[in-house]
Amino acid sequence: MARKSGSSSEKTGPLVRVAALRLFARDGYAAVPMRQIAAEVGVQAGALYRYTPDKQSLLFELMHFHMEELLAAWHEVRPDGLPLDRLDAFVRFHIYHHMDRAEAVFISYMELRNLTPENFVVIEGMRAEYERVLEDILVECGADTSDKLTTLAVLAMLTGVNTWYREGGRLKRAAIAERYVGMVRRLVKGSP
Amino acid sequence: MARKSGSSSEKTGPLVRVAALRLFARDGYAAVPMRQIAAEVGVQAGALYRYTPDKQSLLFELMHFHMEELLAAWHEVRPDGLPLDRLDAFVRFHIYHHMDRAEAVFISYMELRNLTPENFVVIEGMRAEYERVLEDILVECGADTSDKLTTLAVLAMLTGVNTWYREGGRLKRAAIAERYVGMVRRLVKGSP
DNA sequence: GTCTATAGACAGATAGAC
DNA sequence: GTCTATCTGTCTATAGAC
Repeated sequence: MARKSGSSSEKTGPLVRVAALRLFARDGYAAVPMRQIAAEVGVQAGALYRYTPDKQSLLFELMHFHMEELLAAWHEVRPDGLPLDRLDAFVRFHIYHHMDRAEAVFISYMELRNLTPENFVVIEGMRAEYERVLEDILVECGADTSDKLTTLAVLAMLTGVNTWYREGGRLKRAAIAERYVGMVRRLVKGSP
Repeated sequence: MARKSGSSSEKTGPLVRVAALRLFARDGYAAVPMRQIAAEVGVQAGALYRYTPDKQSLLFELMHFHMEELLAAWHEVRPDGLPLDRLDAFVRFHIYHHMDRAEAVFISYMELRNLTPENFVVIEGMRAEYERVLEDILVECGADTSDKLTTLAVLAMLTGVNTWYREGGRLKRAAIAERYVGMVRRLVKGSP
């Protein structure tokens, strides 16, 4: 604890990212001025550039962190057992993980086109890696994986939860997850 | 045909909408300057304001036209027959209709937050009307419609096609549609 | 009906004081 | 580490010539 305690440098950085996450999700990257992020944090616009080289880097950092966290969280959970049980586990994992990160999820697929080409390929690669997690499970379940169609259909269905789910709604998290488990099971079964 | 033939006023208006549709879909509403739309059409920026009062109206008009066309097209097709056959027909209708209008579909759910509040409620109402089309069919199919969850899951799955489908791809349109018909049938059956 | 020119607001990013 | 001040560029929208 040799650090000076009066400094707020270790607080402002994270606050900038939290504010940017919230505002980018609500209004869209292109529509949010740096000045607005600064106001949310409680500093002037110039101060932001101590914590990010530019606006683009701020967006990329948010998306990159989200994808890394997603892949790491799955790696942690990675279930054993029968293929169909692992499919159930994936559905629950995906839904819970995304429910807890509505803003980051929203940004990560709405703001893809606002990434520079170099940043885009990085995020797109991580997205493909996550898709393959599900695809591998579907293969072992004996689903039709002659193409990526089943994988993409299931992922679109699951991620769609984010467009309407709000905390404190009528349906409990677990009830929603179990309904999706059932739908995905039926969708996959007998498909080949 | 008493009109003067030298006038291009009947051409430029549609060209503006076509250009805006293309550019909004590719780069996002907030990221596209009016000057760029003008350049695409082949006129100067000031000339655009003969065809739209402002940029917001241009976005609203595109989305409103898309939703009206969607509802009108379904009204035209509205199939008879057994509930499950009508479900199949809805799946085919949705997929074909959306494949033919990738840009308008993309805009209509990506740019919702760039509408003014008054314009938003209009589009949101039309979207709800379309959702009810599917919900009514699902009710008659005996699916679990105690909540909107099945409806939203199916719609998310179907609309997700637009994120990866490109004309001239490996899979033919009909092959894709029939695969989705199968998935939706299985997903729905035995769910209550 | 389209042009040029511009008003007026606001953007991202930087410099230098404290 | 944050401030104020500002550079430089771009934006939407309008005015008036042709």
